[in-house]
Amino acid sequence: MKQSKKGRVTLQQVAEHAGVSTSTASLIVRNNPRISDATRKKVLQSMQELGYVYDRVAANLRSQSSDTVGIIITDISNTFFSEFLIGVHDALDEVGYTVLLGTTFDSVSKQDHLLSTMLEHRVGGLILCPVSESTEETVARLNDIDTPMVLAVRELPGVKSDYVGINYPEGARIAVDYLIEKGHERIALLGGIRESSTWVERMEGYRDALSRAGLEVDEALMINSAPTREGGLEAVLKVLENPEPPTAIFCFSDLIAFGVMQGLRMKGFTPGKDIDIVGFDNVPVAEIYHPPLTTISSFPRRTGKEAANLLYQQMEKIKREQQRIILTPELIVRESS
Amino acid sequence: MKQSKKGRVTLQQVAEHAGVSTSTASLIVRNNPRISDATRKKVLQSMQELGYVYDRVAANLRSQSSDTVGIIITDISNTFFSEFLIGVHDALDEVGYTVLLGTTFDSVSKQDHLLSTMLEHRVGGLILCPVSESTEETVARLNDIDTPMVLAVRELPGVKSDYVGINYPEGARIAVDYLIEKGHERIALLGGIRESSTWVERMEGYRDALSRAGLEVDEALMINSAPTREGGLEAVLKVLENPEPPTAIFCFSDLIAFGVMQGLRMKGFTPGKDIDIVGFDNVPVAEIYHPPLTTISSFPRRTGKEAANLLYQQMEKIKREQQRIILTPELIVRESS
DNA sequence: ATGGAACTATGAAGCAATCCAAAAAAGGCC
DNA sequence: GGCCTTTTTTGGATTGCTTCATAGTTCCAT
Repeated sequence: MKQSKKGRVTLQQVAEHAGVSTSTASLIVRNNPRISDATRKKVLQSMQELGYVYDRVAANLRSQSSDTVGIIITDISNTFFSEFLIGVHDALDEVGYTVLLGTTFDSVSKQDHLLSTMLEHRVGGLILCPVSESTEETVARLNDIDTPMVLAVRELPGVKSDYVGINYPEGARIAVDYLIEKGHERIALLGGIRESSTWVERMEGYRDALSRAGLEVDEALMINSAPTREGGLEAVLKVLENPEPPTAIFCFSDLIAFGVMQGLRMKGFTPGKDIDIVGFDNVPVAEIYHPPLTTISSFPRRTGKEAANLLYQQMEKIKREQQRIILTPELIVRESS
Repeated sequence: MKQSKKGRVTLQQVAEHAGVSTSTASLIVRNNPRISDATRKKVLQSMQELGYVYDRVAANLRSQSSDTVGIIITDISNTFFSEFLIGVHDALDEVGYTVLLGTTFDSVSKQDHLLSTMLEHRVGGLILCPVSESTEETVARLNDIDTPMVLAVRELPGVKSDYVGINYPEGARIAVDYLIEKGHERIALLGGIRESSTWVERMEGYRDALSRAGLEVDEALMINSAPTREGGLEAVLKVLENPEPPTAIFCFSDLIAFGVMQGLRMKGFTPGKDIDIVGFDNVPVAEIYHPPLTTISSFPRRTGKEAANLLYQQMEKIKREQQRIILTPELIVRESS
């Protein structure tokens, strides 16, 4: 698990070669202005000749600092997270930090392990997208960490830390409002697992939009399913058996929407013409699907950027209250509605 | 760009608290068996009480070793690379390495910068997916690096290093062979930029398959375009103007294939019924598209895993010749053909 | 010349661990 | 108990760089 390295050129060697002290050489690598141009040039020349490579590990040790930040996400293959990662990565890159990556695959033990590893690596800060099932121990542990940290995407009640998240209920409300404005009165909510908080939040927004418009919530139009394309297919077939079928469908996710559209076609309906469809997530395919999917975007990149900014403020000791940033999703209208 | 840390508990403090020497404590954190159970227990107890966190940075400095590996890719939002990353990550996680991530967005200067940063961080090894446009300087530099390294996905002529790549010509050949076997004689090759090596490689396989089957290559059936959905749309509209249109289409990429299918529908054809379509890449959407797309998969996860394995062998000083692993893509038949 | 700023440069200590060789403790046997 | 072997434990040096207080140079104005 370890890998040893052969002779690296050290700052001492450079200094010796250039005929100055190590301290001087050190000041030069760090671009300290109080070194004369003459010696600076001389030393830089020596570095070039010897092929010197700065050793951040040693530097960080001595200066008790760190220029890496850890970022722990649950799944890179999920488009949301890979986009989120890009957002974080970009923002931190810009200010000179390097990213240590970890993926939990939604396992508590892996998350625990990654937290340990990153702290052992002396990361200067930590961005954590917590796994869904979190214990009291986790909460306690996170509160114990005195490394700057921001929680993202999923909030952990009880954890005192900055947080960047998305207002899912509001997203659902926007989607349903849009369908109501288009004149629909029977709007289904399809897909998703009833027990998951993600579903509950969308459902809240859905109910809210309907009741504000004076429409009744028909439980028969809310059908749960696995959060997959197949799930969407099943759900739509079920809802179409209703004697009074919906005229528009708000789907739990884009994936569900794809299944729903497949089901509609099987039953001879044309999505976007006979029945309006709205998805949720704005996965990249939504745009290129047939038909292009109207959906709700939660701006994963922007979320990542905000998380990085909050972390940066903490790391640079910018004094402020604990912060919560809740981003509001936006509706993206395409041909499926 | 730096972040200083408050008092961390050190091994000295632990040792003092437990009434042993630092050396002993050090042996214990490293699970050295020649420590009596009594003292081990005592010291572990002290660590617990003081909340000791192992400092890998200091340890790596002293032992001249590293337990991080750097991985540089061109784009995380590209599904191929995010899957590739998962493959690498998983394999390295298993053997206890931590991943330092960098993204070049296909920029040479960013790649240069990332290489420097990672070497300065004393990574134990490096997996590099080089940017497309690479200079002689890059080649020279890579040959100078004496950190274990493996190149992946894109080969750099002149660089002496292990390599894991994909046999794209063979993938194209397999796709076209399949269409020929289905009885097609007029097979188009649509999409992609003529100048890119990725296109040329697919074209080689395409030509090869046709000529081996005794079929003539009709230049009018090879239409280039931007590697986007729009590009695919344009290309297919153009090829359909042909007095003798193709009966099957091999697309440069899945993205192109989506555009091609859209174009076919516009002209009243049903993809998979009237005209067979084969894509390339097997992006996750290919499976859930309408209709599901027959395509060529190049197993990004597996590629990542292989890269990680090669790197691991180098890092653990497993003596062997320089290695090249070329994976052969596979055909995945779905309803679009 | 000369005294005092204002620049530059440096020596030695220190960061938190590991390494190595050598000392101390424990066991075994006569 | 004494002697030898084996098992545990330990100083002190070391890793490559930064820190900090101090020393050495310039450079002007006196």
